[in-house]
Amino acid sequence: MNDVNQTNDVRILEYQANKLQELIGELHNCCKERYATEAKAFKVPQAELRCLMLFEGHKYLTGIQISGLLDVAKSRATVIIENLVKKGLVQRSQDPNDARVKLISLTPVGQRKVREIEEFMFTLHQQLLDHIDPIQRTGVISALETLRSSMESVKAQLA
Amino acid sequence: MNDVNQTNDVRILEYQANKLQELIGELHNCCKERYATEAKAFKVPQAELRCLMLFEGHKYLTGIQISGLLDVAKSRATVIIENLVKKGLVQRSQDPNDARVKLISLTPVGQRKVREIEEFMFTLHQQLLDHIDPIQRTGVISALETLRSSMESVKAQLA
DNA sequence: TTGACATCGTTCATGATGTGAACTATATTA
DNA sequence: TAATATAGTTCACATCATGAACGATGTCAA
Repeated sequence: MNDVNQTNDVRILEYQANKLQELIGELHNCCKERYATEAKAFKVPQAELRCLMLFEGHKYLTGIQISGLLDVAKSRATVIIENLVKKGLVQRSQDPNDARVKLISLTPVGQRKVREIEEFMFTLHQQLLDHIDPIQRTGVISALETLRSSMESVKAQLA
Repeated sequence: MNDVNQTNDVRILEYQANKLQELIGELHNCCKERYATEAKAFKVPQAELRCLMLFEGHKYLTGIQISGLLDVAKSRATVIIENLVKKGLVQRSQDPNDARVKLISLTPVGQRKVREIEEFMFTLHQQLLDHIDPIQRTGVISALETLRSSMESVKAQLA
């Protein structure tokens, strides 16, 4: 009986691991698609869009900060910023305290764009919520939190 | 009192939508990172790795099938396949029934690689499961299923 | 104070990921 | 058999990203 239960447990674990893999993969794909659609809709490449969204709660960001927040090389940040400047969405200015650093900030046009995108994203996630039974909502959110911390543990373990 | 409750409800909805956005974003980033690590570990670019994994349960795939499954243009599939052929992981052969189509299949080396990757991914997701309290596991999985179907509904609604 | 070292941003070479149009060679079908 | 559709390739182009080298500053210790 104990043996049977153990075999059963292993099977369940296997099933759950595979299910997890499948579900996470699908969620990831869904997001990828969503980001691509979003970028197209707002006529800004994904990397530039991500950069714009960093200015929520920041008036100025430096190149290094942007490359850190976007998790890309600073050479990449330079290019992204350059493209946003060309589009008139952000502007560069000198840091009065340090001649090496350039302060990047949103132009009025950039601010408007950020607000539009924020609104779009918020609406989208509200719609997502709308499609979830109200009773399940907190459960889904706490499950995601559980999953997140579990993913972080695994990541920390690997590193 | 009713007014107070309604305001409260709106606040909760807002909070939940933002939380959902944050959590989904983090999960997505985590996956992105994981795929990148995986590709580096197995010394195969991500796109090629994804292509290899398509052969689970398929002896042969055509270029069109691959481009469909990977959700990329067929020109992209051609290049991915070409690179995998160069690396000796897959091989091309003629379809005896249709001279236009080429049947792609794993070489023995490719099969070994796929098994290795499968094993790695399975282990990873088991570790993920290990970090989740057994009592919560089914809850997390069903929450992900709920989320997935909700995402699909939203996607369908937009299109 | 000055010399060694660190930091910020830029440029460049390189590679991965991906699309769409044009093209060749085969099917299919009216 | 002529028009049309399909499979795969090639090419031009765009996006995303890294790492090395470099110039201009800033910092700090001898």
